[in-house]
Amino acid sequence: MTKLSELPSFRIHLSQLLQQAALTLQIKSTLYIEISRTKQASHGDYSCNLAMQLAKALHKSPREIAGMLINAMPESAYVERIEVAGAGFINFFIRNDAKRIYLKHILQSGDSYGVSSFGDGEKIQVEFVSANPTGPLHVGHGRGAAFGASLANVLSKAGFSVTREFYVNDAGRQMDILALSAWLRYLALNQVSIPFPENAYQGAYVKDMARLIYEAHGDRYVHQPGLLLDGLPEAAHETAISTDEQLDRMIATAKKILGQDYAYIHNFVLTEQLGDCRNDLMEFGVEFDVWFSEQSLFDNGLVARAVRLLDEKKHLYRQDGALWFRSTEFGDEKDRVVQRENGHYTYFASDIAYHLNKFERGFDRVINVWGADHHGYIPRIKGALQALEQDPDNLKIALVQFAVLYRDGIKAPMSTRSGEFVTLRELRNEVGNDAARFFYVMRKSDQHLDFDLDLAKSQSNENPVYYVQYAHARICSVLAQWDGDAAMLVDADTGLLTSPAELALLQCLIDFPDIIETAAQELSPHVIAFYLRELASEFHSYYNSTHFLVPEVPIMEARLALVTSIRHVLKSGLELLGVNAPEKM
RNA sequence: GUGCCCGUAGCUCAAUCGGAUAGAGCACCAGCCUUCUAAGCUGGGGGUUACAGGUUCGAUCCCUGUCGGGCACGCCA
Repeated sequence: MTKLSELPSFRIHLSQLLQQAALTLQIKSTLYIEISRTKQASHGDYSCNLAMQLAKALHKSPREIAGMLINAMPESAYVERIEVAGAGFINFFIRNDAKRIYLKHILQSGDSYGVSSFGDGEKIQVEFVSANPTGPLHVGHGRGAAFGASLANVLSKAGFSVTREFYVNDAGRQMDILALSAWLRYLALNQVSIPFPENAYQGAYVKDMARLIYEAHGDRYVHQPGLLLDGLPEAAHETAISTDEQLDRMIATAKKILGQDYAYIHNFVLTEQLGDCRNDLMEFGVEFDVWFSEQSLFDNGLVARAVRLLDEKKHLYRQDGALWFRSTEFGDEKDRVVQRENGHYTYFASDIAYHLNKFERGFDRVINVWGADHHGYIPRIKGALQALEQDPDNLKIALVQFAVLYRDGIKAPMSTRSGEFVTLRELRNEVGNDAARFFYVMRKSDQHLDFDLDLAKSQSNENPVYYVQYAHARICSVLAQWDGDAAMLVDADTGLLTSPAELALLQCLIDFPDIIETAAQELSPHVIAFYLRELASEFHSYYNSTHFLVPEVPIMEARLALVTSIRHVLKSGLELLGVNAPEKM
């Protein structure tokens, strides 16, 4: 049995041939020899632009250099012929029987085909979603979830050791607002009427949580809410106090009134929302290895430690009573506060501690999937890492543009606070998990995504995901009707596959590992989605032009070997995107 | 106002980090089911890559400017 490692990677092989040639010709160059796939069959299978890049340094024409390189190249069992074309491209034509070796490999390795050692076991963390647990996930979070999960899968398949992490913002003001909101709704259930602030959480889920508390504990948490009103100005318009400040005062008063019981309410709403979030994501096929608590950073003294470390390295100064980090020295637009005048650490401070902690946990590389609206935050967090003597280049930020939701051709409102948004759950129920996962990663992540709800809902059958799934189901159907032993196909005479369609499909299958590598390198799972459409398209075309279950057994087996290989690749590709590969549709 | 991102077919988006004749889907038009699933296939029209310069063998990609759009600019998280 042949091992996977013996598979000829044509790209690596060709680049080695060129390297040999350059050595023979005594060409000294640090140029990276890039082998790329061609777009046209007349240009062969792979091409290289090395000759053109060398032209200037060598004072020769690109075509001349290309000819020299070709002559100096060692013989190869895989290469049928090499041509100079155009301005000086070196085009490689791979022998068909060399390509056919792949079929046997794919059939032997099955769904694990495409696994590579590209990542070399490097420890890499992907942190994504990390939504405030203050309400249901909405369609914007859905994109980050689909992107992050697919990216993590791709990296894993490409040979990285991946940890999926969710950062739980359980320590901030937003959580306090949620706790207050739930308590106020709870008081209302106890016939204690206090005006509900506009900037508190309005969603129905808050009332649901209040009811749960009420049903379990009756009036136990009512206490003396009158104080809540006493602590407030009778009418906001009489003072210059902002509604935000008003809310903060209500929170402070609530904490005072409730005492120990505040922790119960706070913890209850956090647990509820986090549990809901986890369920939602699990149903979406998105799972995490680590749920990292922001509060734990405070509890373990890591925030204070991070600030102290910055201070020891003389990157902090005090001004207007607050403690500032000199982020301007690291390329930021302005310095940033890490500890406020009132002694509280800022979110930035805990974020510094968090990111330092990531690297101290031993990750070689860290990828943060952020909403694009956070782009201004990048310089300061990288600056802080640099100040703490970590290499900021080991932190990659993958910015995901928000999905803009359209309903009836109009931009739909998306405010969590007001409760007017389309939840991820709603979307999943409407269009299905598969369509949602695929749709989310069909586009490059840093492009805006126009999510037309009406289109997604009403025309869900025309969603591109079905096209790929259909190809898989068709193959399964054919194999079921054949009713033979799939293991036998490894020995099929693949030399009988000679049509242009068959050779094109073969090449498409050979590309799969390269596609995964590209997707991993560029943090772009969308190339998987595009690849799968391409492969499905080639297959559907082949299916319509060629009958598989023919009387001539050797031909039938050869075609079934090809088709079964396609099935493996479709399945593992869809798996990367978290999409099912149904056997029937 | 300052900074970052974006502008590609009627619409939604690609284009292997500077490569060869810029590609798909949707929509539109014309065909294909007595045969392994028509959620499919075949063919067709569609473009001065916002605009104007520049860099070089070669530009959708890099530089400058203009126009248009998005986002960010707190001792919020």
